[in-house]
Amino acid sequence: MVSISTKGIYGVAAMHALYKSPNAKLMQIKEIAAMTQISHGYLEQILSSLKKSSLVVSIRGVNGGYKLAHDAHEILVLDIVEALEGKLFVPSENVGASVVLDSFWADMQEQTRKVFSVKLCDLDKSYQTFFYEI
Amino acid sequence: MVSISTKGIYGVAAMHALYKSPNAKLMQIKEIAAMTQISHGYLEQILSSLKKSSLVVSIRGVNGGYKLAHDAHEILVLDIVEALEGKLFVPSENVGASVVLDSFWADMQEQTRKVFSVKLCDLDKSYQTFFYEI
DNA sequence: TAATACTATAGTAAATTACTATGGTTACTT
DNA sequence: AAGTAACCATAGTAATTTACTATAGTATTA
Repeated sequence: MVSISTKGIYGVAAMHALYKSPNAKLMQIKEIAAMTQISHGYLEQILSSLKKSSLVVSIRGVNGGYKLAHDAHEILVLDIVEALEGKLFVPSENVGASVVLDSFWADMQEQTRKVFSVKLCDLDKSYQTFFYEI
Repeated sequence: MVSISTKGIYGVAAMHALYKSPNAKLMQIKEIAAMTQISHGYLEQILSSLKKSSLVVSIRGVNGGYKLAHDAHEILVLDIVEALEGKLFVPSENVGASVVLDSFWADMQEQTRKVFSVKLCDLDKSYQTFFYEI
């Protein structure tokens, strides 16, 4: 089954929570955890990966927490997912020996990555669309 | 890591071989296996699944083999992949509780499935494009 | 300096993947 | 009518991945 793992979904949920934080206020892990229903420990790991990829910044100590490292219009869902799961949709090497199929899969990969190139600030829009179109 | 499994890639390769068979001649498993480098036993399983999904038809006995069940312009890569791996990119249920994110992922799924809705007869075109555009 | 935050690493049960192996059953050809 | 070569079905398995939990820190600040 082709699917994105929960880790990527969690990551997007966490980033979305940070994006929605009023006045871009720092959010503590336990706040994000409560909001997203992700366990504290697992969320720690996820945020750590996101930090390594420079998607969030953290501040230590009492009243510390996390916030987005960049503006939400500079962050793509693709960045978040790839920070947590590696490059999206890598076609396996050495499968078959057809140049035609190789280009085909490379093309699919590129297009799939385009689909995931949604800006964090536009993430709510599919809900809006969904809402108004019916 | 998000990726399509080799099973789906093999399935597309096998279907492509059948599509390319001169005069839509029946192809035996061992011919397809030789062409695609897939092991005989595994290919049997894959073709069996494709048959169950009515993507190929088989003829038994000496000089038997497989051929496409429909015209190549009626078969989508999505059909092949989903026959072998289940529905593409199912967003996990119960992850988070946000209606906004639910619609977002549903939207992503729909768009990803669109990317994979390439007709078998158009599969070579990405190679052409690739070739001419450079 | 105590408390609360972040950091790092190890471990693990369950599920999935990518097959191989085995033993059929069917049907065409001679 | 019989042998051969094809298809069909199911079971098993090693390796990998997933989705966490657990543990033991280190850093910062009220």
